[in-house]
Amino acid sequence: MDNPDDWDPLRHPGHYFSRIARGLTRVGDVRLRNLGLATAQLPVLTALKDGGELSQKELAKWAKVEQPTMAQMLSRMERDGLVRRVPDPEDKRSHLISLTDATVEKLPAGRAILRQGNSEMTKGLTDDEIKTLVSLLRHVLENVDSMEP
Amino acid sequence: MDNPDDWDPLRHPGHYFSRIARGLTRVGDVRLRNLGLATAQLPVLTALKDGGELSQKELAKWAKVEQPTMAQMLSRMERDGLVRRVPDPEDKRSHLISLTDATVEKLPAGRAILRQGNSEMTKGLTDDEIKTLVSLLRHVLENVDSMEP
DNA sequence: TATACAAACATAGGAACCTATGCAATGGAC
DNA sequence: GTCCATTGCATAGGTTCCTATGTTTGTATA
Repeated sequence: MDNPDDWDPLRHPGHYFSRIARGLTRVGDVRLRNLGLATAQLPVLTALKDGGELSQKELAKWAKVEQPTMAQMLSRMERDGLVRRVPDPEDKRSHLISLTDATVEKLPAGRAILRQGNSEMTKGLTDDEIKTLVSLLRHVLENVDSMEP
Repeated sequence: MDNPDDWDPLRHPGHYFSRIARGLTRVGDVRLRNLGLATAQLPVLTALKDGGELSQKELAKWAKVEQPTMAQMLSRMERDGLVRRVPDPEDKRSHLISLTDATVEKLPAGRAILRQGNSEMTKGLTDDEIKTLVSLLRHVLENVDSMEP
């Protein structure tokens, strides 16, 4: 009930997740900065990479962030010329978001940076270990998503 | 070189880490809120739980965050009565930070919440799988920490 | 049709992270 | 002892996340 190990961060997977995520974001953001991109924008780029037009709501759902978070990010991306927002002809409350041509041109370079980071992150792990890791991560994510506050 | 899977978030462990970390933070913060604690404060609580007094610099290093991040968090924690800062008699630039009695009294309840979250997070995994996961996470963290921007 | 509910977005406010930079105390070189 | 680089913090500015709440448009119901 009061095991001292409870407070040992090394026994808390949560601590690892937080530190790995922060580290990846920090390194990724620096590497993407020259391109004018950021790691938090990757889900948006992914969703729109083939010329698609999605609403803010759809993008928030895809990226698994709350609506105000996506609203702010799209504002910044629009300010920086990364995306375009045109009124949705079928719903005056909504806008359709798409990538600008300049952004599409940046995608290949972004791809290379991502691939590089991905391989550095799993350096020293066998293909089987990586598969195991992804499978365990998937399981944990499912548990986390089903956790009630 | 331009494999479309490069943009598939399901193939990017980084995406899992980010989503798991965010999910754990969100749920953990809600559950700790009644106690007046937050997940980001856990490393500080851990470091000082036995009555220790550490400097801001030492706490930042322990929590693996930058110095300004720790400065801000300690300000909030002091504002909320969680920690105390007394001048370091041996270095007038520095203060020694310690937990208040009120905070120490909250620790057992915090422990219970942590243990509960930890078990929910790994629900459905065997002890061996959890051990494997932690070992892989440790490996990835090491890689991430050694990544150059 | 009028009213009420729901949906899409905007805005406010705050926490936690970062980099860049400034300031004051310290401590070593001379 | 004086000078100067280093160290410990503080502050500024910005991004990404959250919750809570308001506004406008769309939809369905009485």
